[in-house]
Amino acid sequence: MRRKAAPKAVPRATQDEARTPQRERGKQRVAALLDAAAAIFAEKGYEAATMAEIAARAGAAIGSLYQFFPNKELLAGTLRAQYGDALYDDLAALREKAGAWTEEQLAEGLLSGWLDFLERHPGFMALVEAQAGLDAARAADVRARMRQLIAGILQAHAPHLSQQGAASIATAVLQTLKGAAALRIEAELPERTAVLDQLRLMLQLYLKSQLGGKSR
Amino acid sequence: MRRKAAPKAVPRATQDEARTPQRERGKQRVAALLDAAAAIFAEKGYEAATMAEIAARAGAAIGSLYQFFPNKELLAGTLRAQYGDALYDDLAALREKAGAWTEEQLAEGLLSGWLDFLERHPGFMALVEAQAGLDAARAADVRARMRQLIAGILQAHAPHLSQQGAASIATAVLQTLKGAAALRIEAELPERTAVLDQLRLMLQLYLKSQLGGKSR
DNA sequence: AGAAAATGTGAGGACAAACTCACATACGGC
DNA sequence: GCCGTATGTGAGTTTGTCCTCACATTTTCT
Repeated sequence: MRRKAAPKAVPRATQDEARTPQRERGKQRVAALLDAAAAIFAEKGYEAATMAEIAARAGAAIGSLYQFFPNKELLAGTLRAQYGDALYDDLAALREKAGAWTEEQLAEGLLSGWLDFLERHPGFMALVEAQAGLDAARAADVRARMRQLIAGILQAHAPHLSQQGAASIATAVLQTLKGAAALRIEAELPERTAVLDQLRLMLQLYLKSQLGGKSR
Repeated sequence: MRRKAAPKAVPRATQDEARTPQRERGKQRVAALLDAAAAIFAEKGYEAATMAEIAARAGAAIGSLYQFFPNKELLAGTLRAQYGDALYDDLAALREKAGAWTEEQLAEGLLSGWLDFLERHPGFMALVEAQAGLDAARAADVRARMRQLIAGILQAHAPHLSQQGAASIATAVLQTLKGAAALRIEAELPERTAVLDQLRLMLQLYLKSQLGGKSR
């Protein structure tokens, strides 16, 4: 299935797939590149981030970046995949505990878990909010998957919920989380903690009203 | 104060100011250009919108666009100024009524007023969320002004609120409104109305808890 | 040591988007 | 009708960004 290698075979990323590094140095480079990409995406957004700046921030030449990631979209795609896995793990863990929690604890768990996730994965919001090009579709995918995960958590907490109901509530919860994420960027308000307290309260009241009221 | 005009004076937009049309035809053209710009900004976001596409949508040549708007940022700036005025009017009207309203009515008024505003001003969200370049600063300005207007409404409704408190609550309310705005784009969920109901409920519960409890 | 494979490099090609300009047309006042 | 001003036009310039490529360097294996 593989053509004979040309006399001087040159390893290169294929057009539609990121090349996986073979040696240790390569792995470190890829990690550095992904970190740099996440940082720049977070600072400027997907569109305004440039491949040259990402390479520079990682201390690599532009050619090295393209050695592993054949194009900008696949670089973003790799990050998105990583983020997706990490997010799934975090939310699956929440789901386990959700059944035994009160609504207050659920609100607190969702919010603090979310903020912690964003701390560890800076580029996430930028990649989820891409508005143009093929990336818009991928971003919509991620959002839809997130909705489903949250709906799952809600149903773990309140099994009597219908699919429809869980989906609607999940979307509302998601918008609140997105609001909390926006606070991280919109100026370093000295009041950020105060506003976060407000959002937490809002979530608590809402979840209590929509999921709670049950005894036990 | 004005230099003598060159033999063949050519009217042209200055580098840092939009040119105001003199004739009727010019006014219509400018209106068409702004409408087109708002539509394209709304569809693709500020960065991905191109001047050529905006001109084409307005049925004008690219040169005509630059006749009135010397650069992309000033085109966006003109829209932002229009939107700012309109928003101020809307919110000032709300502020008048807020004193006599219940928290439920206030939540409903804010939400429906906001959605109505977005309907009439499609490009608004795109211009408020600009992340890169000089536009990021302008966008932050608009957001800050919005916070203050909403804080004013809250204080009109609940005069006992401190400046700090009103500001925090206003920010939280604003994030909820932004969530409602995001729903307008993120796919045409058949459940959009259901989710809107959820957001409305969330706002009501929250405002009731933070502003209400008072008799009268 | 020597060869082969993996990784590293940065000038330059290709292309898209912002913006310019020399000239054409429409409109209003005389 | 005639002139001056406002408006209209689109090919071409400039600029910035994605991406390529021919070649250099490092690492692994024998």
